[in-house]
Amino acid sequence: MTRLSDTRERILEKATELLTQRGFNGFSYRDISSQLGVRNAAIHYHFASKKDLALALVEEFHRTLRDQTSEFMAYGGRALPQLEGLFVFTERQFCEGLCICPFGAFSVDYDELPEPVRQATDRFMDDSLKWLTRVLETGREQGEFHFQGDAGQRAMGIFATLQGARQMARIHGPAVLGGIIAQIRTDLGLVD
Amino acid sequence: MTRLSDTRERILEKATELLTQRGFNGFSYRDISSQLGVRNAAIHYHFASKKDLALALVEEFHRTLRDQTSEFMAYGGRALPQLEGLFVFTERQFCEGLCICPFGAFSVDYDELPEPVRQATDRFMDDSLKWLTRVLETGREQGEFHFQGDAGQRAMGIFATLQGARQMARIHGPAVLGGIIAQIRTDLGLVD
DNA sequence: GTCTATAACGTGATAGAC
DNA sequence: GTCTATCACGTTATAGAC
Repeated sequence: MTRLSDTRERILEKATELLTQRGFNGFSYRDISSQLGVRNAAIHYHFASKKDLALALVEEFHRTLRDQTSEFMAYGGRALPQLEGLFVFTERQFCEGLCICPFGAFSVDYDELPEPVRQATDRFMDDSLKWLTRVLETGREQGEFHFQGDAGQRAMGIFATLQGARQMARIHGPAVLGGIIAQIRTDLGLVD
Repeated sequence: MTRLSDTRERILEKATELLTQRGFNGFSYRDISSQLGVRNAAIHYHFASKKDLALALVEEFHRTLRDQTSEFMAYGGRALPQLEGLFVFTERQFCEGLCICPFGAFSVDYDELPEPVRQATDRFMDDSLKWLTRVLETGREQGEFHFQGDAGQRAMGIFATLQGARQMARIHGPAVLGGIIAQIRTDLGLVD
């Protein structure tokens, strides 16, 4: 655990938590430093400006996505476990205090974000969509899923639903998330 | 137009716009005052604190909902036009610059909101859900919609999807919103 | 009801010692 | 890499004249 630049990781972790609980404009360097027991300047050493922190966060999420999807891939080409992996991942994040989707948070501040952060966000979304689209297509071909229309559209719709569900679950209670995920399953022709 | 306290209405309108474009922590009294050509203190006259402004915003949305749904009701008990009214309303708001759903914005800052605002938010969501649930139930009974499962769950899912869609449309382009709405129609057994 | 002026504070950010 | 100390600025909010 005491590897080089452990502080950097801890800052990113705390910042992720704060981002998903208050939005990007809802937390300050002071929030991070006080909760971490480091000083203001230490954060600025690792992330010169808050925009740099935003960029690092997006890139961190992208790395997580890559790890997760390659882990999902391990299920021998079957699509269903990959989709279920996404659901589990979403619910686990919610339970671990990452209330809303990080990109739900960033979407609020989108037109204030500097260009590099936007581009990183776009890359992340493209990759996510490509992955889920492929999962849906594969699953439909293999008879695991049953749905009408374009798989890419369907993937977009599922991400939108999950993002919205996470936000509504925060207001209306955790049960909402599970309920809406069950409904996505239904709409894909999966029986519970 | 020059009715008493016109300024109050203008502040609310501008605040709504800013809220849905930047989130509640993303705009200041100065943003409102400069864009409206009034002074800081004038806003404080109408809304003593920013929390009062938040509360007024939520109550304003609630009024809009009541107006809209009672307008929808005018369609002689048929459910489909009421649902289509919701879709049109959502797309029109988006096009008019109210990028994301106001409650998508508030959900980000939810645990910083003072209790009265939360309660108003809960009331709004309850009413919205009741209305859409009834529309879905009625429509299913009358053979307008075809879907499985609980209508209340389905209503929750549709709101979550619309909220997420509006946020993704902001990042990924306006076409996303229409595409996802089309998919909701499909999942309700409606043919385009 | 709106203004000017200002208070009190939190913010992101930097300089320089260690 | 982390610290102390500090800056310049934006924020919400208030007092008091008009």
